[in-house]
This record gives sequence, C-alpha cells and structure tokens, in this order.
Amino acid sequence: MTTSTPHARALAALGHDARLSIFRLLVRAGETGLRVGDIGSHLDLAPSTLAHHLSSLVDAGLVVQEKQGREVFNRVDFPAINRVLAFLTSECCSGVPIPASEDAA
Amino acid sequence: MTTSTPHARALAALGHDARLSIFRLLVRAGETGLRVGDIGSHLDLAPSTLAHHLSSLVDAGLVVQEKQGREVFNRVDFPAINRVLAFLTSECCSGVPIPASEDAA
DNA sequence: AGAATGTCTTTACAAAACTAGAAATATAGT
DNA sequence: ACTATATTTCTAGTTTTGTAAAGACATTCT
Repeated sequence: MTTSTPHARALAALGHDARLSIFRLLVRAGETGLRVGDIGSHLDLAPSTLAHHLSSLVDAGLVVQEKQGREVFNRVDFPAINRVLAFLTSECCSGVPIPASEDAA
Repeated sequence: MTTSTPHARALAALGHDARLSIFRLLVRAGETGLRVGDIGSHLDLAPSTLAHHLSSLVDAGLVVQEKQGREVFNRVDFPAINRVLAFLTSECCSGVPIPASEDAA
C-alpha cells in the first residue's frame, strides 16, 4: 500500500472492513461530511485506530479533511472515487493480443 | 484480506499492483478470457507468483477459472465486479443521523 | 493570563497477515 | 516416458493492524 500506483492504493484503502465502513458512512453523509467524533460514535473503533484508518483514506485520496476549530470534518472526494471506479472497467473487452495460438501479432 | 466481508475482500484483491494489472488485462480481454500463460507473457511475473495472485482474485469472486485440457482460462466475473462498484456509492447522501450537535435523534 | 477540557493525531510496538519465488507436485497431451 | 501448463508447498522477509500512551491544539472557564 505504501509504494504502488494511485488506483491500487485507493482500492487497497477500501479493502479493509473498518475503512470500508468509514467510507460507506461518509458516502451516506454526503457533501457535508462528518466529524471524526461522529464517525467514532457510529463505528466502534479506538480513537487512535480510527485516526490511522482515516489517514489511510486521506492518503489514498478518497477522503478530504477540513479543520473547523478543534473538530475535523471528513468527506468523500466523489470525483476521485468515480475516477477509480471508471478505471476498473474501462476499455472493457477491447481485446488483448494473444501471442501464439489464436491471432498472434 | 483473509477474514473480512465479501466486498472488502474484493477491493483488497484489487488493491495490489500485480493483481490490478491482471484484472485490467482480463477486463480488456472480455468474455473470452485469457489462459494463465497469456497473462504471464503480458505481465512479468514468476509463475508461482502469478498463480498466487490469480487465486486471490478467484477467492475474492472477481475472476472465474475454467480448465480446458491442460490450460486454464480466466475471465472477469462482470456481474460480481459491478455489484462491488455499485455497493461503494449506493445510498449516497441519504443522510447520517448525528448524535448530539445538529439534529439529534 | 493560566488552567482545565475536548477533539484528534502521532509514536511505539507486538501480533497477524501478506508477498515473492524456488522447488516440488499434479495433470494433460504427444 | 517425456513435455507443457499450472498449482502447491515452504520459507524468508516485509507490511499492515490495533491499541495504549503521549503529544498537539483549539476552546472555555476562572
């Protein structure tokens, strides 16, 4: 997860139950987002654990944080997640040249 | 990745450069799929490493394998990946009840 | 101002999981 | 029997995970 392409990092960030739950909660919350504490009261996670997972999502570019006073709002970067999802199935069925059996180059 | 929900497992499987490359190659290949050897000649991976990654994708339910003689064809389970993608952003912005500050329950 | 409080993050580690690839094994075709 | 294709086993090394404890900061209170 440390050294990989942006798309793989984003997907890896979502590939963990706790982070997926956080992300889904933020998706439901929409543009307003949620404070760290709100997330903490919806999901059962130790504060430090939550902070770690949140920072993974932020590093992956899927969540944006904004400080307001002593609270921190978190919201999904919808354009970013949409780019990742589009990437996954783009170029579908465009064909892959196969070396030796069917129609080689 | 071992013990987690199906959606998280699928996303974790895609959250690795090698597996993401394999998956994308299979997406491009479409319904026909590709033999293990074809994948091997497109991507630079040791055979055993490739087999490991492929089995992760299969376990995650994203890829289906079919034996034909001594070769094994691999193809993307498109309905499965579409379910995962739909899950990610479903219920978007439906609102999340916040405990104590704005409009508590 | 200074202290107390509330909200989050960072540091530090041990435990658990993942990654990679050589070597051995399995199975199908010739 | 020999070859081709793919998987499994084994092992070493790396990364991730979870949490307590400590730190960082913004507000509030006296």
